[in-house]
Amino acid sequence: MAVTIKDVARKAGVAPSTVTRVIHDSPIISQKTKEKVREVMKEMNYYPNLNARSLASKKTSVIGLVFPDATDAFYQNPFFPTVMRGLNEAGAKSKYSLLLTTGNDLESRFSSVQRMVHGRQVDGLIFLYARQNDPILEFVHQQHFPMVVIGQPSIENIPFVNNRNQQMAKDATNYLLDKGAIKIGFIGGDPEQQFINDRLKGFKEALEDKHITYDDSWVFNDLSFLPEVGYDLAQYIAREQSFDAFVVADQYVATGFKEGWKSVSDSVVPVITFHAFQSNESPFLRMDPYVNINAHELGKGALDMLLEVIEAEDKSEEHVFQKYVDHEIVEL
Amino acid sequence: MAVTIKDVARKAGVAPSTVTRVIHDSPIISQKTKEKVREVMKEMNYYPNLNARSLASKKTSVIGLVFPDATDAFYQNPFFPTVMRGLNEAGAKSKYSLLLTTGNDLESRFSSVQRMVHGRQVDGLIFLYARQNDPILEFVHQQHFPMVVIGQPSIENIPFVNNRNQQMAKDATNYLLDKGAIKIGFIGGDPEQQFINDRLKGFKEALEDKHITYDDSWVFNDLSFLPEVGYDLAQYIAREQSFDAFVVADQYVATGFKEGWKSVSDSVVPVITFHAFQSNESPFLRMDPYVNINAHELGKGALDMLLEVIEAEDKSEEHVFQKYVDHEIVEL
DNA sequence: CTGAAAGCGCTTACAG
DNA sequence: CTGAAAGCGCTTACAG
Repeated sequence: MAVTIKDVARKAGVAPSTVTRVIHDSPIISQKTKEKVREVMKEMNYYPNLNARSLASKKTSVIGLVFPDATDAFYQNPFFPTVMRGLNEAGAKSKYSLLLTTGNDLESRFSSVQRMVHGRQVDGLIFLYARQNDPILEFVHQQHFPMVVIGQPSIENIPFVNNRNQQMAKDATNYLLDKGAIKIGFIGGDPEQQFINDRLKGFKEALEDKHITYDDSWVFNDLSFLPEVGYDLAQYIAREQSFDAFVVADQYVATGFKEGWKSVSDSVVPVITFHAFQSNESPFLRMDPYVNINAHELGKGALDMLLEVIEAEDKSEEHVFQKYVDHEIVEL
Repeated sequence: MAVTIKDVARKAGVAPSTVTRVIHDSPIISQKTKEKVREVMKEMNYYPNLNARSLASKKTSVIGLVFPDATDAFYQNPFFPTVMRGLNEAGAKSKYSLLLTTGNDLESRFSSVQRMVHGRQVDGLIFLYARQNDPILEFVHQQHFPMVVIGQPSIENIPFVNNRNQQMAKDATNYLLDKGAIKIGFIGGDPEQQFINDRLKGFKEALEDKHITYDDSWVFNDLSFLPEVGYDLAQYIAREQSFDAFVVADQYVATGFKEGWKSVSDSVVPVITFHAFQSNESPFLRMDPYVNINAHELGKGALDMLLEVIEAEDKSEEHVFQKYVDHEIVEL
């Protein structure tokens, strides 16, 4: 049915192996042969069968993306689409396709990843999250399968791309301190997520550097990443306590937090949070300064790094792969 | 290196073809043989090579997802993650993987789709958007490649899953009319997108049914799907004109619209919009009623339909595939 | 610079 | 109910 490499070879009067070499632009083929073969390929509307190629070459040009257990909470978070865009862009540039893990619970996600790895469906994997005791991460690592984690992996020597979360939160807290705030609240999230702990550390460090005495009542942690959680929490805090300002560890929570605050208080409370992207397109978020985490770079950097990991593996080279993406405080 | 079907066959004392049949749970194999072979597979930690399977069977168990030209505008819109979740869920259930088109401009998206189709990388495609004069859609259609569009395709006889956009907007407008509103504004979007036109039609129909005379100044169309556009527009309208209420055709625009309105006016203006999901998790959106478009069902329905399309093609059956997903007005 | 041959790891008629 | 053989469409040493 479809035109194969043999058909092209016959019509061009060369061997199939020559056609392959032309497709891959091998330097050992003469210019003349290349032109002839290319002409025939165009004429016959030839396209290589990628399954055959993958089988023979043991390379797929596909990267698998591992998502967290996800309800809408993850997908709705602006972090997700922005990282995706970075991955997408880098993938297009390097001619790699992206395959998604399916399933929302651990079990189906795990079997989805196993299919990819054992079935040789992908050349490597990118984890879009980092959490403690992740059986999927452990499995892939133990298989010595190429991977990169976006975030801080809980196992050593796993390649990763991350922000400097501790420094970032420290900078954010110092920003508020410099503005004169003293009693600053920290609105955290799921402490299973490493970045929450890192940001909390940076928050505390900033206070300690300034010799400000704080206690646990300044920290609101162990909550899920949902706007309504921020909303309810803000209402509670606004009614019961007094703070000068807040560091909110998650952007999605912050949207709810600000709304909740407004709903019960006339005073505007300074909030600083961490944004997945330069949000000049969201004017109603413009009111507060924020830390730009450059999520787009996280995605792009992860894919580019994975390609290096794969290449290094082919050459059996040992490397340490890790990269930190810069952040910046944006005032509007 | 990896265990193959031959290794299993040898150890189990059967032919490779028998192993294949056991893997696919063929009814013609004896229970005894099945048990024996399965035992050996487990023992040897055997997993099928999916590339080899795809090459031999001409089936990939992979579905390709075609995204629109995308900046953050699409990805940030809540419609996107909610549809994804529906696709993801249906994919997990039917053991299909999802492959993404990469690239943000037409050219790279097109070549990405061509790779999928010609390279036999996927069994079918799902378009996550519907727009006029889409060269990618035309290409896939002309190749007679299985596909489903989420939205209203501009070409006839292409399978699709959609909302009843016209009826939906009519219901929304009637809702406002029933509340006593008379002068109602319509905030649209990109008229290249079919659903915007359909919603505009429904809006007009509702007014006409009630014999309300309106003119073009009630309709704000031809704008991009961004909150800041809604924001600026709301500020402009709130200052210059008087409306009783608004139908906002896009949820993402609506978030900006409401904020913009608040920023210059003390009066709360009734707004009804169309939500991708039951947004009980977003309390600050709770203030207004909305139409739930069931985007999760759109995704799930599209994938399920595509599987039927593929099956029908295998049997060379002719079918009309189209499905409308229900909507409902939600008051909080 | 080019070709013939073997092989990648499955599946699918066909035969018994 | 099971097996032997051919084939899916590429790539990769090897030989010349």
